[in-house]
Amino acid sequence: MLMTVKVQPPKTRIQRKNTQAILDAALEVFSRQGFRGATLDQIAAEAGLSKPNLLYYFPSKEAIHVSLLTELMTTWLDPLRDLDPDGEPVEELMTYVRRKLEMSRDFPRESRLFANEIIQGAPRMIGALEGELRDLVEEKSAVIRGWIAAGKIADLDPHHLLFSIWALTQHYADFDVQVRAVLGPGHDPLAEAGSFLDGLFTRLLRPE
Amino acid sequence: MLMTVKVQPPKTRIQRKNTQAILDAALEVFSRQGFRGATLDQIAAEAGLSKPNLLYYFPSKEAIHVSLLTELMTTWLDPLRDLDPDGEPVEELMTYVRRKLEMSRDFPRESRLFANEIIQGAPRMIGALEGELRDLVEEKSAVIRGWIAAGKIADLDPHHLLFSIWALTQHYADFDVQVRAVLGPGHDPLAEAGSFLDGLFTRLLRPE
DNA sequence: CGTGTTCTTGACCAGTTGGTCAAAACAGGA
DNA sequence: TCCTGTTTTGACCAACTGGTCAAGAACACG
Repeated sequence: MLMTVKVQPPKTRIQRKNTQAILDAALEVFSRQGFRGATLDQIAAEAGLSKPNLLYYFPSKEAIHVSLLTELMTTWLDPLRDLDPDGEPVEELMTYVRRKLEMSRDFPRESRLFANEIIQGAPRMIGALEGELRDLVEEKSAVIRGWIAAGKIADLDPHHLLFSIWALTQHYADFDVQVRAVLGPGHDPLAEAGSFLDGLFTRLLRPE
Repeated sequence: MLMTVKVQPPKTRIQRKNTQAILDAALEVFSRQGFRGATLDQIAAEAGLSKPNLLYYFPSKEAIHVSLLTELMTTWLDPLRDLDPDGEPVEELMTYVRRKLEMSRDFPRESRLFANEIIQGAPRMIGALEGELRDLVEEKSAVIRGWIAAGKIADLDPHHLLFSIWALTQHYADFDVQVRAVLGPGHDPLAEAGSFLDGLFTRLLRPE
């Protein structure tokens, strides 16, 4: 008896389109309202589907959320993964900063989804934080320590240097409303942040 | 006819105690769950009161939230208000950074409450952001620009310098879970942040 | 076309939510 | 002690919530 083995779920064209619409809508809603604050009705409306139809594609509200978070966790760390131990130290770190800021500009909803989850105590992510994330940070911290020892960059605690990069770049996505309220109209916050952070980190990383 | 004029609501001992318990419980719950995610039952339980009793002291869930936010807005900006135009520039800014970090250490719930509100689009705060906050920032930006012109500190855009201070200090309250997960046990994140940020801003502000 | 499969939905359900209300419990001064 | 104003609560409500289900609609493909 011959069968096509379904390694990945089959994914007809309709399935792909609808799961994508759902995830996109859910990202929009979860990133603003957090998990508890979001409702299936909002997500369904945003996706242009009926609520029972959502639950045809995903078994539960939580499944949608988890799906978003795991997808996010994978791509979110890419820029850090790409930090090249063999590259030119300052250039590598500046590239990392720039890419993180670009992500704040291009994927603010993802950034807010992440922020929401962390602020709420990371109930569904604490494992990934203490596992994947921690391991990656440990690995890259060692690289940075090497650069410091070699006198290539200033002497800065690698952990807190990374926290600084995260804080400074993600701030422009997560606190976008505040930033715009303070700057007033006629500003391009992300562009200004680009040159500001460029200068900041250039100065900061330069060994004395 | 003589009457004691009730400028402030009367506030018997019981009233003071209970409103305080409610606000404290609400801060705990709202700061973790956001407005929509929080429930009156959770707040009531946390405060040790019955739900109808909550609504004896506050007319609605929203009233509690607004009460917290306005109280917060007042005290949250104090450190910036205290930035003294006549003080020693670097010292003034370093003091500001230290005080902001102390607030992250001592009032993390307030910080998260604020973060939650902003991430959700600041529906109940946008006015204060575009008013009070914007005005204060404008005032202090002028002071900072003066310091730069006088060659007392490095040439940094005042707006984005303030954003940086906010981002770097509040990160340790809002992303506390992540910071601890990455650092692992045996660390005192806020203490480390203290000396790290001290070094960072010392180096950053020094005019070249 | 016909037919088996995939997709969609209206009706429904039990639990939760913010909020009301009248009546009871409690203070504290005269 | 009684009496009046304050505080507390159990019972209740309508709207909303996540989720189910059976039946119908749309699809793919021989």
